Amino acid sequence: MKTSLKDNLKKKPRDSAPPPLPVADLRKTILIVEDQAAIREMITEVLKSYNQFKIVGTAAEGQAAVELALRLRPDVLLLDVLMPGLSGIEVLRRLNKSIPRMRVVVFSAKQEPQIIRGLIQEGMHGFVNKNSSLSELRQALDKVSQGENWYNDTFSQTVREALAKPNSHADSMIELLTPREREITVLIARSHSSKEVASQLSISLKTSENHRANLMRKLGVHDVAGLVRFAVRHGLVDPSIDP
Amino acid sequence: MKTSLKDNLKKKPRDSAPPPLPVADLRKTILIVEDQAAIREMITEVLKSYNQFKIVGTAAEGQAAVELALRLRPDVLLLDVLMPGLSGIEVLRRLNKSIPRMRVVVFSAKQEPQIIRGLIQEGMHGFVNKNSSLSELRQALDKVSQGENWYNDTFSQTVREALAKPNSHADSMIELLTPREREITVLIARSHSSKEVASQLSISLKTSENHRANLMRKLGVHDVAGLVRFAVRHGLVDPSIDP
DNA sequence: AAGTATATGGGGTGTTTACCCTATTGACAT
DNA sequence: ATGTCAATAGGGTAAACACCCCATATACTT
Repeated sequence: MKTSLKDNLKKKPRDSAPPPLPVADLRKTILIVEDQAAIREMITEVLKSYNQFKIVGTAAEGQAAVELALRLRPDVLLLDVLMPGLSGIEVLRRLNKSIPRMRVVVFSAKQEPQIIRGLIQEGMHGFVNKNSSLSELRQALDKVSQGENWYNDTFSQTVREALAKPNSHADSMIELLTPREREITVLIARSHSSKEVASQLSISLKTSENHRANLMRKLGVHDVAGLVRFAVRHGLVDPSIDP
Repeated sequence: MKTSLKDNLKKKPRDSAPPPLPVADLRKTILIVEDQAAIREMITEVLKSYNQFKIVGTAAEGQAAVELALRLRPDVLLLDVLMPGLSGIEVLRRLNKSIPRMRVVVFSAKQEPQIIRGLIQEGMHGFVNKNSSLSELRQALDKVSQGENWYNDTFSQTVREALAKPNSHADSMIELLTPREREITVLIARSHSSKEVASQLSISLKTSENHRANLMRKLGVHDVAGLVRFAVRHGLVDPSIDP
């Protein structure tokens, strides 16, 4: 966690006329979460240039994102989905609407229907694909920060498809899991054995095995392969990031 | 120091004081190749703010990149690796030596030794991981455009490793597998046990197990979870279609 | 106060995996 | 003809997994 929250109240002369008085900064605050440093810094630069948000923090990874969000309570959360550690969707689950005022814009390279569905459920207000124009990102941040929702066209299409499907009851399964079980699901899908899970979470091997059995029963899967596919499908793990 | 470019980004009547004379633009020309539109536009914005390069073009995909490079003959090529269609390395292969003056900086999310090796062979002069700081990108562009080479630390490490290894298995790991092994990879990733694979392929359990062990050793994975992630990553199985 | 959900533990059992070893056959190449 | 590789098949072992049973403590709900 860098000290990226320096207040630049100094503000350049903007419109050259009014002398900058020590007036309250009325801009919305924003927390930027993106794992790739270069991309994160570019987002930061670009948003600075927009001069519409006060960037109160950046995070490179899910756990830090949760902590920063709880501490800084930003007006807007700009969130990547695929990250090492906690995924974007897990971040939202942890925050579980504990900051009702906070508006969430997801900025993602992928848009799988099931992930979208989960994101909506966890309180996402806007979605911008990394493949869409930068102006769309700006517009989304704009609208969402003002209380509207914003989804791009292909996304709406995806949403319609996702919501049209008569809840193939595989989609809702993830909600059957407790937070602990989701946590363990992620670890298993990242190749951790029951023993490793136990030691990482400081619980006994038997508890780890019990959680494992319970979550697999809830999800209706009977082996690791099925569990990994489920986890990928729901954005809990990113197969392109090998742990 | 790191925020020295903030004033440049947005609207600019250029330096406000000196009237812009029709003087030759001596800046190096650069062609930006990156598939994700938002990222591409952010790179463009940031490079504009550096005011060090004249951005002569952008491309979202390999084929267009080749054509633009041949037509515009830029001084510098900033190239993404992972793209739909032609990959970055394929772009360099097509261009091979036809623009000897052109300097190449690769900007990539991954740095697999095998890919690195190919890129060096095809005439890359600098490499910046998307995980490294934005200042590194700037520095790399700086150095490389001036005729030097530039690689970040972890990259040099990777390069040493890549070049240390005797040739042969250069291409993506999936090509290490025999057809039979790929077939079995798919079955395992679809939750079939060794026994099921054996009966489905009409081979003995032991042969099935042997294939399994061999392909896992070739791929460098040590459990089913890793294998499934690999299979998903390479499109061998679709996690959204549960078998 | 009683019920439910969650997280934490344990015992036991049969199956499967991961990895070590050897060996035979056919195909294709130098 | 002599290799190397792919595919086949087997022996053995320790660990991990999948699944069944059970108990306790805490917290939240009704």
